[in-house]
Amino acid sequence: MRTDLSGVHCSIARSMQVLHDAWGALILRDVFVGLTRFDQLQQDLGLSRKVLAARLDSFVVEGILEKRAYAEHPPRYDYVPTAKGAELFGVIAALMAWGDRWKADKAGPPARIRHDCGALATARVTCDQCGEPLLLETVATEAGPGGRLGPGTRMLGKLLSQRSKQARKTTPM
Amino acid sequence: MRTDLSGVHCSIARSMQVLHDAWGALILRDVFVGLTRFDQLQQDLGLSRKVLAARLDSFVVEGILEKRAYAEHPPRYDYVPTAKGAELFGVIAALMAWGDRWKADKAGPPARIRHDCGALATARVTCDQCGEPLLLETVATEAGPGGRLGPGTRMLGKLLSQRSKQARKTTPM
DNA sequence: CGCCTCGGTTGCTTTAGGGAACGCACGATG
DNA sequence: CATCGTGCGTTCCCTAAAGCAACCGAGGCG
Repeated sequence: MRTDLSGVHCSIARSMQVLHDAWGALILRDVFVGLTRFDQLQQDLGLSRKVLAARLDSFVVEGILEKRAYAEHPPRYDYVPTAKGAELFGVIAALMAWGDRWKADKAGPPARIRHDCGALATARVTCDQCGEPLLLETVATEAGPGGRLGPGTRMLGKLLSQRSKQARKTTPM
Repeated sequence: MRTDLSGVHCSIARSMQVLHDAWGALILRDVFVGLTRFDQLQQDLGLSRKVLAARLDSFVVEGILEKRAYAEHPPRYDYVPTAKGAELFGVIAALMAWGDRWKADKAGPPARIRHDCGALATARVTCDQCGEPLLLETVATEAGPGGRLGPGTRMLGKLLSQRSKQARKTTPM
């Protein structure tokens, strides 16, 4: 059985649990771009209808997507992102930026993001306080208020609480 | 057989292929924080040794992590991030930010990021050109130079090239 | 020598994904 | 009216991958 990570006390685990796998990310990408119907998605992605149905259901249950009826008799739905789902766009954009940078074809990226500022945008993950890029070399991880131990964070909790007592100049790594 | 997405012409698919699943993200998180040995990781995450070995191997092959010997006879390694791997920190941070916002416990987030600017940082995905947040409502997706069709982007390509001919004011959605 | 630790590997069982066919409610077509 | 086509799933069978636990080999320690 696949380990259930939903109870794990880690936001990363929980986010990934929602996204589920590569298909989940690709479905969201398509929905963000405007492919919102079952068959459109199935044909575009080429994944099995079974998995598509399962992912869409789980997205609806999670509150990431919403079914919007565009016909009754028979009931037919568009799947559109909720506010919660729309905020996953940042994650998708970050994935896309990394892939463009490190896994691109010679031909260049297959798609581009045009920002309202007029420029072709590349996603950059920044610190919300100072606006500077959030790089591994410029951060230190500390234990947070909800930092109890448990599967998924067994020794990490100890390590982090030790570390936050030390001088914080030395970045982890 | 699991569909091989490595040939899919989409940076998101390729990035997710590298991350693989929730375990992949959690392993990277631990490595970024300083848990770099096999048994440390296995005990912290509680995942099966088999899967851990497989993920670490794939990360090394992908050039995300590097084995650094800390003992010979018997050979023992730390797994440390390469430059390519370190840049995935942005993706992890974005996942963490979303999880903190939408899936947090009442207790608060289990861990926090201290940025070099001194503040506790929340990751924000921004446009690298203007610095403003990159939100779904403020972007439009266009076909890129390498945008040929194929599994994973069958009708998306058509949709995007149509759309870039239209007025770009209407966001997708 | 016996025992512990680290870093895996192997075998067995369970589960989830792929592929393809089926179902079903409707509308359009011949 | 019979049949076709479309939209949206659901079901069946098969294989690949995850979980669990045991095992293994090189070395250190008492």
